[in-house]
Amino acid sequence: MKNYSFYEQVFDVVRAVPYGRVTTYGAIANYLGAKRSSRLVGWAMNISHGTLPPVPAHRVVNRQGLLTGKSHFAHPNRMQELLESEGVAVAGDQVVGFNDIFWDPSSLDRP
DNA sequence: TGAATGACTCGAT
DNA sequence: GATCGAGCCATTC
Repeated sequence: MKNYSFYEQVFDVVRAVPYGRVTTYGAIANYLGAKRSSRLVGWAMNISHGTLPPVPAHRVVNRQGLLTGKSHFAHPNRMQELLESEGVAVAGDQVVGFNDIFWDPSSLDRP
């Protein structure tokens, strides 16, 4: 059983993202010790739809702050709606002040 | 078992 | 400074 597979770790990190903050795939992968595995993080989000508790994938953006995964939401605009609902300004498909609201999982106390 | 996939990142031109 | 291509890793069929 691999219930706590690499994906579970990604979900846990994404769910740890504070309200009104965003993180990047690379930051999560780096926190897990595989900065090169940024693609795995994206794939983890792909299966996170039926995962509980829900994973705030809308808080995960690419290194440029672009909502690359918005197309995978129920509705492409849903990701922006959720971000704006949390006070995160989004211009076009990019997070405004991304560098300011960027949250690094390394900030957490690692066991 | 081997090959394929992917919501990214980095380096080079 | 911007654009293009290749690489990387873990999971799944």
